[in-house]
Amino acid sequence: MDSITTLLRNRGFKVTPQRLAIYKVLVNTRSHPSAEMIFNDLQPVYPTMSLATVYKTIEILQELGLVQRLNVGEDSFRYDAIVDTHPHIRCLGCGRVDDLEEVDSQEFVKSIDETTSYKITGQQFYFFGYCPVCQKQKKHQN
Amino acid sequence: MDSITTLLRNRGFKVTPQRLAIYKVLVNTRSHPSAEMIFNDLQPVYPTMSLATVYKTIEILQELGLVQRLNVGEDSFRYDAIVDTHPHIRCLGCGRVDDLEEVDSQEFVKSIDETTSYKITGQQFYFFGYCPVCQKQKKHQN
DNA sequence: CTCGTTGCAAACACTTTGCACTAAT
DNA sequence: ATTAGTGCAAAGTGTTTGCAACGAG
Repeated sequence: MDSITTLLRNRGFKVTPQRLAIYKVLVNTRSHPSAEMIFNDLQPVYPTMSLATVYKTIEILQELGLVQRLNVGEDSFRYDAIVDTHPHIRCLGCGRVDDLEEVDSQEFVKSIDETTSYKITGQQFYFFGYCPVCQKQKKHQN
Repeated sequence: MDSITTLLRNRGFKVTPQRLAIYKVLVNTRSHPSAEMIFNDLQPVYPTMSLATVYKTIEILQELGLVQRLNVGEDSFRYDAIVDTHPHIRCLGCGRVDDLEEVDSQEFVKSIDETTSYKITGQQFYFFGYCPVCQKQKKHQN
């Protein structure tokens, strides 16, 4: 199996508790945390861990193809352990970022691929709106 | 007509040569420049203009709905005077950013809108790949 | 003349880097 | 024992802000 442990070792990276912990946070959440959110999550368990370690680890995880980086229009990046390309949506009320996995974007990608002179290698789809909770709280302007 | 001059005045903003020049740069290009690119463009004509003015002006232009801000996965934002939402593609070889206007994304947006519990207010589609020039120059890894 | 704007520099926020100490192999 | 990684602080980027001098209305 290709566990994170094996993947790290195969590439000459050492397996440290910090790296495992950071990856675990990403695997166990759907909240698409930023580096700082991961850092805060781990504060209770790894009080001495630094933000720099989070950034350095995330970079390795991206290299290994275990994590993808999202740019949801905020000042900071967010990270997702689901590396398959799928659309994301950010709530303009509370800032939460959700997956939009149900939808098939293949046809859309295909139509782009057929009309552009570019050779397409990847894509990111970002939606913006208001989540159910914020809709009720009228945090949105109708 | 709703020229930039009128729009500025209507909202109590003053019409300055800097503001007109910055907007003109955006209207006359398809390169989706960053703030710094705009700044560099204007250096010969407005040698004393500061980057801060570019940023402040762009913010106003966004408020007026004359410009949209793009987040193409770089460290800096890019700006587009075509405010209608359309997909963009960035060349991973040379960094150029192009429009993908030919394609209709309505159906894709509609299918998302029908499956999500969010109230969607906007979206951004970003593609990545290699432009014709970089494909020839083999700047891409096959 | 008045009040918003410019341009400079300083402040900011997020991310990256340098380096001595520590820990994985 | 070796060599890479951690954690701290400092440096880097792009962007924003404060403020005195300036210019549009």
